[in-house]
Amino acid sequence: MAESKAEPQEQTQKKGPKKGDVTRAAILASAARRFAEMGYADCSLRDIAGLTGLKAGSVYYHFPSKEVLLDEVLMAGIERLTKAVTHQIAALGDRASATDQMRAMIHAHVTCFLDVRDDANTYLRIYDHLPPVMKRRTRSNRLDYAQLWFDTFDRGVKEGEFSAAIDRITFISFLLDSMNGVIEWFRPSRMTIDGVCAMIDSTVLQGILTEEARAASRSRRRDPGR
Amino acid sequence: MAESKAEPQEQTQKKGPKKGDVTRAAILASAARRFAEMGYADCSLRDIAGLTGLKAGSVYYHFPSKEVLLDEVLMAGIERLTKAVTHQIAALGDRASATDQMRAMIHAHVTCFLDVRDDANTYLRIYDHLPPVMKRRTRSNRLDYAQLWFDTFDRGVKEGEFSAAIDRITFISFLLDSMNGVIEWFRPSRMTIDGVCAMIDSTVLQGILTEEARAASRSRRRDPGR
DNA sequence: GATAATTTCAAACGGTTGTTAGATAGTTTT
DNA sequence: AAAACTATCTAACAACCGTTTGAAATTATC
Repeated sequence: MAESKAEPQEQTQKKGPKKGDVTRAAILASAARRFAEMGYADCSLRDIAGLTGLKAGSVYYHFPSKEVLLDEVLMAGIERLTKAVTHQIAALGDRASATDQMRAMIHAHVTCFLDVRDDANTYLRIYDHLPPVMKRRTRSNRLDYAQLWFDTFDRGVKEGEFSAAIDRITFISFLLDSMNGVIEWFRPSRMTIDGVCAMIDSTVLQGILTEEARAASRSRRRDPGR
Repeated sequence: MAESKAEPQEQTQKKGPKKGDVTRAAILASAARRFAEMGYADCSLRDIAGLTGLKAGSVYYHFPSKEVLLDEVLMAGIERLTKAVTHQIAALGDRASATDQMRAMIHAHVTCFLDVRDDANTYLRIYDHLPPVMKRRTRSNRLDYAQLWFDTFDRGVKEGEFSAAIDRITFISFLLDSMNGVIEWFRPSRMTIDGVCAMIDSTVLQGILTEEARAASRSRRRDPGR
């Protein structure tokens, strides 16, 4: 209504419908926000539609059901997360130690989460509270993401940086869930994103280091620049 | 129906109604279970009543609303948790180090949580996903509980066991939320409660130790028995 | 500017929700 | 056995839910 549907702009290709997709995206954004704010069950399609400037029925022109709406939001969230973390891994390069790599991954995960939490990161905020049926469709993406963490952890153990005494499944489950939980208690007025990352680094990460790795980390701190 | 309403038994005192309270407690138990399993919004009063062997309307003889039902369940959960942890603190005595105390608290919290999770520990499982209005009534109990953790943490810092570089609010928020999250990913088939506690100990707790405390902990491990 | 396609709306549907009211059964007290 | 109280049931209420339908409005195409 008060929306400016501006420039005709570039059209991707072919004959596909071009301009209703803006609305589609807007609905998705509204849904993501409401899902994150109140949970899947607690928000109505009328509310999501209203937030987009539409009436409830109109949503069904773009999406066949509320459940599909959730699916797309979930997918977008996990994909964004995966992309952020893999990008961070790639940026570090192969030379990086497992410790540095995991530190970077933690930073990427938490930042990606808190940075845009009004937006599309509903994924893990509500994931655990969904009926099992709805989890199934994103399950493989979720496992793929977890695999990134297992890989780094395993490498750290193999290279003697991480303690082999720690059960990998327990630890990674704990770490991932803990980071997802940040969104519940993070208060911008009382802390910074970097502060939270630093805290997780210096607790969880320090905790899994072997004595040797810790000593090395200590001396490196004393003598920076490799 | 198939219920055995046995012995008249002892009656507490005075004239108060004596036997309908059994039903009341049963409803509470059913509610706690369903709330934990499916969340507050996703389970109906008809379902809770049915699980108790009643029809929906009958619940209103014992409770004025679904919201009050939630309140009582929440209260029971946080009280049980508080009791478990304070009991553990008292059992250790004043002589215990802050590190040992916090280790015991972690153990108490996680155990209390996982031990009876079919039962009354809905509290933190669903707490964060409730509309703010419903959180308000248990807020003070929640803060009281958190205070226990702040106290131990502060003492650890003062006595030089915990690193002063760690922000107390960030850390305690993280720790509590992480422990609550355990209930989401804990799989009895793949891990034990003690295993989870040990993992949290050896990661998070080790992570906040000062170098000196860590060295002391190391030598004690080498030479147990004080 | 007429035609066709795309997008939105208003209205309703059947189902479920929390809740209420009144009748009914069960138990205790007299 | 009558009366009073406790506890449950049946049946309905209004509100809201996700969803469907068919007609309008908008936009693009010719």
